Amino acid sequence: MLSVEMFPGLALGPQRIGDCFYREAPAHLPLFPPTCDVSAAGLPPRLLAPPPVPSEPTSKAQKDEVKMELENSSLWKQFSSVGTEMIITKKGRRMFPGLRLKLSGLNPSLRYILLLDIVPLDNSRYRFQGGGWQAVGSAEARLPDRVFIHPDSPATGAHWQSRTISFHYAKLTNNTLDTQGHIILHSLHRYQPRVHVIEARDVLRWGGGQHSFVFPETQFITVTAYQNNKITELKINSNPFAKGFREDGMNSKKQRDARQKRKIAVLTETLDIENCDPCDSTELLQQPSDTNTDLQALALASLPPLPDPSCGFRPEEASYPDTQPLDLGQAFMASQMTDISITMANGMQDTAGSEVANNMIERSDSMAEPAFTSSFPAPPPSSSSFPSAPLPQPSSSFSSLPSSDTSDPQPSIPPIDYPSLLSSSPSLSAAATTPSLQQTSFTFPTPPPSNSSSPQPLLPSSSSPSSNPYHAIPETISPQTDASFAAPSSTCHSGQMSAQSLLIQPNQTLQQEPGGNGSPSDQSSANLSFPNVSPSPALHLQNLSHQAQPLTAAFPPSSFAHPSSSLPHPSFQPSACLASSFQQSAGTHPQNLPNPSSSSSTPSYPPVEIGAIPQFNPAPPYRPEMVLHHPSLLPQLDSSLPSSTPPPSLYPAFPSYPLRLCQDPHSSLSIPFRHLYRQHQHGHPHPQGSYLDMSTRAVF
DNA sequence: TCAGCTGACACTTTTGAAGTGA
DNA sequence: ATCACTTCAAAAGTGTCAGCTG
Repeated sequence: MLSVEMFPGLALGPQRIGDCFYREAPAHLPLFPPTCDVSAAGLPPRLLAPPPVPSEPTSKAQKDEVKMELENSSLWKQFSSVGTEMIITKKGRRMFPGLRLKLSGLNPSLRYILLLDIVPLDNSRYRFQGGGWQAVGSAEARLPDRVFIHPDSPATGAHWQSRTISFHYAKLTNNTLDTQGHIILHSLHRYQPRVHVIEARDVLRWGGGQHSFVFPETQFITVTAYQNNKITELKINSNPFAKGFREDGMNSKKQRDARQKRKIAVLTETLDIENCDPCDSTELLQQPSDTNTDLQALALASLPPLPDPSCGFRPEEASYPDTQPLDLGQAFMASQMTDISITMANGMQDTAGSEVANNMIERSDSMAEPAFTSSFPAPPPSSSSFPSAPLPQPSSSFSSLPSSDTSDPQPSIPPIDYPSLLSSSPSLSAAATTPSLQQTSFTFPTPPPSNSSSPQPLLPSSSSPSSNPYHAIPETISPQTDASFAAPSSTCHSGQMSAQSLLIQPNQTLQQEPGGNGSPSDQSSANLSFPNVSPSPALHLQNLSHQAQPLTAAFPPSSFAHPSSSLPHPSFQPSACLASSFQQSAGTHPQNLPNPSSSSSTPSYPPVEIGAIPQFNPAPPYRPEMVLHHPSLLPQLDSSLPSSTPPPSLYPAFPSYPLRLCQDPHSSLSIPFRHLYRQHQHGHPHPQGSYLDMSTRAVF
């Protein structure tokens, strides 16, 4: 099956390094230098050179230009300076801040898929102690990795570059049995989000380019409840949904206290009424004072409805403190008055619009936190923050993920060393310590209403080579397939239609094992699940399945097992086993064969694509086999790294976590894509996109 | 005993359907 | 009939808190 492995920055292959060092970046926008430089220094010369891609010169050039910028970098830095915490819940919680990115350097006419994955930064578990985060033990075994596919994917470079790319729909969960396709993480562990840009010829094939980006300031520690008050304040003041918790909000501490008092007051009043409801009657008040109180008391005890002889509330009899009722009432009134005053004041000051921004500014000012200043890299003196992550240069614009390099020169702050993801150099060395086999599942949410124009149609239209041939097709192709993917093991045999059919890489080259750490356990197989895209009338599942079938035949059963050779990250090497089949298929359907060498260089798509979808064109379906031969793919990232010569790192290396799209040779491609449509078929629409767990089960 | 997790809560924002008018 | 705009209710996203669990 198609496999894609993503390794931490450290594990980046030559091309990554090339991206890091050779892609020109504006002088004012330094790339993430520290780490890159450091790593570079320690890397063998050959790694520093741009990846030789003779067959795809243009592709390389293009690759070098690809740049990603973290648009809300300043916000991230504010959090990072304090020690970013991300709430994870059973049902899934969005990240805040979210990843807002700007992409440039893409070929406007080529299609790309954007992926988000989150990898552990180290093998430690943390605890918030003494105002800071301390490593208190070893990390829990890694859970199956999942990758969030941006809802707009695949879309043209023009699409991605014309707007801010947001991954705010991605959710984090600590539910290891999550069936929603959310990214599963362990609480109290440190993670680093990564964004991958993958060129895709169409939904069925990988393109030739791939780029990974890491923004150190986006590192975070997962929690089920905020530990650091500063983080809480920042979140409340930055997140619109938490506006109610601001001082001027209706859910502020003050208001909550007021409500609490109100409740108590109401309860008290209720009790009061219950105890002396009839007290309204003046007659009761006029009752003879000499009434036998003992009898009354007895009567009250036995008959609650009976009016209290005293016809009044007796504090001493109430369940509340003696003076509570009165005090509560006064306090309530006082709080209300105060609230009203505050509200009025705020209302006068409040101006529509920039509310959040203003709040942020206010917060920053009020907090007077050094960390909030522009000197982001400098960790706040405050002990409350967890080890500051290696901070990038002020600029958040990065080229492709630098490989190992990532060690951040900046000194980590006690109490714990804050290993930078980037720093983990081919730390793959650490990979050996990876707890368990990793599986990465791609979740392809149904595209939520995009703030921007709808994603480019996946399939090119045959009408014009330059223009998108597929625009006639509904916004998203919904290859609704139901193929279920068996969780790929190290051998990469997932039963379902794999991502392979979705993302095929022509001429994928076999991945090389990264330097020495590769233990089979490190391997992670990624399952690519495609969301159910809105059912596209034009799309025929049958076709898809048909297209996939050839692939099945092409895959020898176990040949795809990730070589667990000495290499740390056995990689999937389809070419060897599939070459023959590929050639055959190519001969059969020449038009469908992508030209690897020209893939990235030419803006146009292979003329055949539309034909791949019968509905649109009777032309022969695309032949997935080709993908396997595609040279450049995520998996290659680490392959070239020398196993024996990891770059020096200022931080402890952590295991590399490969992301792998794996097509199981055993998978029955006859049922490809079937699960992709399962959602609609089963009527489980997901508000923000449907998720499909490629590993073993269809989500939704 | 306590750290960590869970679910309910109240609030806010977002989303989409329904209604209205040009 | 179509389109643009407004209104409204439901859904979803927040942090907080009390209670539960191991």
